[in-house]
Amino acid sequence: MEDRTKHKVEQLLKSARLRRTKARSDILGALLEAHQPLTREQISERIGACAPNKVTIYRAMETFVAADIVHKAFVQDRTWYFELSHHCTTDQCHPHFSCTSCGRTDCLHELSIPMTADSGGYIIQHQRVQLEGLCPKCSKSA
Amino acid sequence: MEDRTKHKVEQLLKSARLRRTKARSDILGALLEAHQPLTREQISERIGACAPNKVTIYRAMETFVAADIVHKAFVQDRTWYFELSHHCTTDQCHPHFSCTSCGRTDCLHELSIPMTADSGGYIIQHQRVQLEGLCPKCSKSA
DNA sequence: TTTTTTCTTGCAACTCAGTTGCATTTAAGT
DNA sequence: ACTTAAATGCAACTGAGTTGCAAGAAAAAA
Repeated sequence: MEDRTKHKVEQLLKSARLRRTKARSDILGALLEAHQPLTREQISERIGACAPNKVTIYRAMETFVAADIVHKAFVQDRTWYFELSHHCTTDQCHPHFSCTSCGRTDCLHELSIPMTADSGGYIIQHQRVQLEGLCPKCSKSA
Repeated sequence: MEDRTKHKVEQLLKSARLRRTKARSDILGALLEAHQPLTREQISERIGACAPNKVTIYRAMETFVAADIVHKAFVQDRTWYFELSHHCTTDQCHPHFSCTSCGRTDCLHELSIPMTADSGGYIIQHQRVQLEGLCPKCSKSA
């Protein structure tokens, strides 16, 4: 893990008033350096041989989500993808695009989905937008 | 099952050129009369004692989704909710709202999410919008 | 620093929605 | 009615995520 990452991780944990442990640092570090949503298994792989137990990772994610450090970005094949929430506001996360051809998923930070403020008494606290189709590469080669 | 429902079911299967079987009719009937997304288990419950095997239901759903009769509306607690796609266009389904307080999920047919046509080379074939927050009832009592 | 307390971790066993293989049945075309 | 291709049921399986509990590690108190 890079020093810059390590520092950011420390800051994140401190500002959220969470205990600094090796497991949590490694997990946050993996997410920070990934720049894309990761599954529990992908987090383990990125940390490597000394990765914490999967239960620990799931429990850390639960804690991070409660502390608004991490978002549950989307589900694919019954599996959650997690990502740092630094690009999201509290109530609105960026859309995610999954290519039906190559299977890759991209974060569309630049594409904002305007939302009707008044929606008949519903108070929207969180929105999740999942898009499916062909990514630029696959649509060209098709 | 009402006669009107039975007739609609027959028509749906016929127009999709799918074999008319008891299982498929019962499943589509349940979805038609529900007017809301249902899980596999809820479909079984609504059909009752003579409900088809769960494998049959899953395989029927697969077929229906491929034939564009049914949508996979959203996932909640690792479980898919299915609904008839008659209120959806091919590429855009209505948003679904889940109340974090009472747990109910509503279809927001009237709330349309405008979508940017040009999104940098991405060809959007399908969009799924999940909203979370407080429903009218819960926001009043809070 | 040492002690105490509280939170975190690992392990093993579990849960449960959804899937797979295969034998049997059934719808639809001839 | 006969044939064939597709649909169904059953049992066993898969795999992401969960739970209970004992052991270990931070932070707080002494």
